[in-house]
Amino acid sequence: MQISEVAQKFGLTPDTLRYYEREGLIGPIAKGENGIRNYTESDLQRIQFVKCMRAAGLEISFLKKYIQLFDKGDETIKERREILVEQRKILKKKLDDMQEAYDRLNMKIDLYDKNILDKSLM
Amino acid sequence: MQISEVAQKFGLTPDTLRYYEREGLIGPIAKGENGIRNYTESDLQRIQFVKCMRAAGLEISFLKKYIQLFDKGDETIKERREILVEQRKILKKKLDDMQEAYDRLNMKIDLYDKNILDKSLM
DNA sequence: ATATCACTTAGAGTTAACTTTAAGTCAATA
DNA sequence: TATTGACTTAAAGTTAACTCTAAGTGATAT
Repeated sequence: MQISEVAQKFGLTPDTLRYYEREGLIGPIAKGENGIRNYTESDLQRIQFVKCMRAAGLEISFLKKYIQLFDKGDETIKERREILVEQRKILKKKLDDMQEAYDRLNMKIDLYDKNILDKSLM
Repeated sequence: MQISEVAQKFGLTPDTLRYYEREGLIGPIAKGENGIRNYTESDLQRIQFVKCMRAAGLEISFLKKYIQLFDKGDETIKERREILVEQRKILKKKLDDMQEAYDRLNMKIDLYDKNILDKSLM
């Protein structure tokens, strides 16, 4: 599969896919005679993983590290688990923060709907 | 209350508080004879609102707009409600994305714990 | 054959949200 | 009285994550 089709599929741009590859998050993607990238099924799986984690705000630097460890093999399992746990903790905190803001927005909109607006409070 | 105490209270830096004020998210904060900011209770309430929304990733530009409308008075109620609803939608999408990544991390860590690791999958 | 189109590269530019710097004021302490 | 520490300003610098530019290649449509 060529880059623009992959980009389309995941809602990314070709630039972003090349950028992820440069950063070592995916690939290196095999290229044909013409020098054009040809994404395999396993490339797509990694992109899907990266996309999911990036959408949740996990940093490129973490993903890079994790993927490097992954590619190193079984002796990195313990370290991989540790950084996953660390990221999960960070993510949990963010989820809680966002849930709080979400609840607050909901309450606020509710007050707007019921026309009970406290002029002093945001 | 002085800037560093406020910063402390909210886990922000004085720099960030001055930055928020410059951007019109809070204040302008009243200053004493010496030119030093003195935060009132109502300033603190706004900071708390801004902090909550920023922690959830809402953009400065949105907060600025909302606060401007708020300060304009009742004729902006409808518009305010609309942008709150818009932000809620954006936030919901992010929450869902993050929940997905969180679940995935959990599953992954679980597999690490049970020593069932598929070498082909991240 | 010429134009269009998707791809390639290296490297420069952009954006949001801070964060730091430099230069200065003022009150309290050694 | 000199220094320390908290504050002030305007403006420049930083960081992450893209995003764009310029220059080029190669296959296909007119």
